[in-house]
Amino acid sequence: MENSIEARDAALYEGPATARLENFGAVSPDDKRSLAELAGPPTEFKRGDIIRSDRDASTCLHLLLDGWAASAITMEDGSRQLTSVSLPGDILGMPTLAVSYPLDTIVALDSVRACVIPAKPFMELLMDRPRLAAVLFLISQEERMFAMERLALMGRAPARDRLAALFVRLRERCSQLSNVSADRFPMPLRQSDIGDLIGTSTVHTNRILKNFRELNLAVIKKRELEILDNDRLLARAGVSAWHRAEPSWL
Amino acid sequence: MENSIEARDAALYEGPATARLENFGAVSPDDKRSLAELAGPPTEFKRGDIIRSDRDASTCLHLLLDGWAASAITMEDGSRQLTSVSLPGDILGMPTLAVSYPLDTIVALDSVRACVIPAKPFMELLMDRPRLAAVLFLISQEERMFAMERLALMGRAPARDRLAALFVRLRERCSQLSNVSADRFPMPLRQSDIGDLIGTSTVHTNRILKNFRELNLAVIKKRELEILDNDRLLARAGVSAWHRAEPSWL
DNA sequence: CGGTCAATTGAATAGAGTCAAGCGTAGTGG
DNA sequence: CCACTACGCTTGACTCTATTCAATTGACCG
Repeated sequence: MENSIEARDAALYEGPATARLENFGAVSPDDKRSLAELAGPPTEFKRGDIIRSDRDASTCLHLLLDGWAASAITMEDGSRQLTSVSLPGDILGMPTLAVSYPLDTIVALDSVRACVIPAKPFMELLMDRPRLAAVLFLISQEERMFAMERLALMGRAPARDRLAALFVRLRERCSQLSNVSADRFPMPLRQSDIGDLIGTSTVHTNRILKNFRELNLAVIKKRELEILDNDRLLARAGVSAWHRAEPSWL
Repeated sequence: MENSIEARDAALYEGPATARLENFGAVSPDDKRSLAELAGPPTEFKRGDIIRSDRDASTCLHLLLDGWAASAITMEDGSRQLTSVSLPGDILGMPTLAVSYPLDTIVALDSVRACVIPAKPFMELLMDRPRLAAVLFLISQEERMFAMERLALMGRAPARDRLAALFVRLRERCSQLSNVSADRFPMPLRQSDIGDLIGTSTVHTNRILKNFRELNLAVIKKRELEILDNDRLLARAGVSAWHRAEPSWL
């Protein structure tokens, strides 16, 4: 037990779990520690494992320590839509706090390490620690803004533009958390996952990827995504580079 | 000036502006008053007016007192996607707090009354009043969950299912704020607006509406939407009735 | 060396978009 | 009271993006 608590704390203080919280401004070590004390021991998940099912009645959050996860909504016909991708440092399941039963299932897209954060103490912590609450509020708003952008693309842009936008945004997020080159990073998503994200069939995803390869825009090879021409991808997607607010009020 | 402040306060204490805040639990009159004191004088907007443009550099929020508004993202080709609809009591523009420039324009879908809430004092208020912060946090999560549902429908469901879902959700929201019959309520949206919401052309929206009329599912007439068969709409959309959390921690 | 999962390609089909024209109705002004 | 206008609704015909179904190839693993 001691062991896992130490491991957990180490992850929260040194690992990428911290970085995400600091996106909108410094967070006191005290705030980070109290969040760490809420978290349960790390659990391992394999690709495809369900981290939290949409049939789980009791609400709980997860802190993603390692690997990629996604929130998936399953339709009646069995197809699924991934509504967001989460990278290490993200807190999973916050939207579910607002509803009595989850609409989405949280799945591991990769080998994942995550720990549980129980909902009640989490909310109590927010009310205890205004600055941490403000930071998490802003992080939630950012994810909502991101969902709005995807919604707009889904409704108005053809599939290849949506894929271009996905690549651009993944590039931005990945470059924030690893010190590897921004233009080449691990890509655990299969073509079917990408299809579930951008709302197309696997077959069509494949054709777009082929097209991107031919146009020297981007290539996926050996579970790595290489961005060959970010500017042209931005132009194709019709989006701008993401600029986070630098709030004066924090 | 006295006059408008009184009008503003009245709206915040009696009107539907209060109701939305109380969705997840009681909010102290004190909390409501301090939010009221932040708000500027009410301003009138006509249908089509821009409440906050995506070119406005300075971030500010709005409190919607009357009428319907929407957040719209405009694409390069001039088409637009409405990412959310807001009803009286909603706070507009929160996601924009997280980015340095807005991605969306907030437009009036109807005759609208709204007042400005400056961003900095708003965030400071959140850090001052934990309970108000928690409530607004949950409201944001709910809107994000709602966006996720729409995203899933947009990616995986045909246009008629998306329209069915829109009608069902609008019905739920409208019945919360007026005491008129749940199955018949004002509908300021034009067919082009509905198309912008569900991501189809006006022409196709028209055909779906005709289909709904023939199947006795729902009818729009004289700026009113009448829901004829909510259960079949739910089934068609493949969604369940919305159940808000009843948090034990508030 | 089969077994499983992922990527790839072709052919037929359907959902939705675009273009273009016609219709209804409310409001305005003579 | 009628004519004119503006806006929104309705419908048809054609096109195209993306889907579905099906089959094949390739890669990795025990």
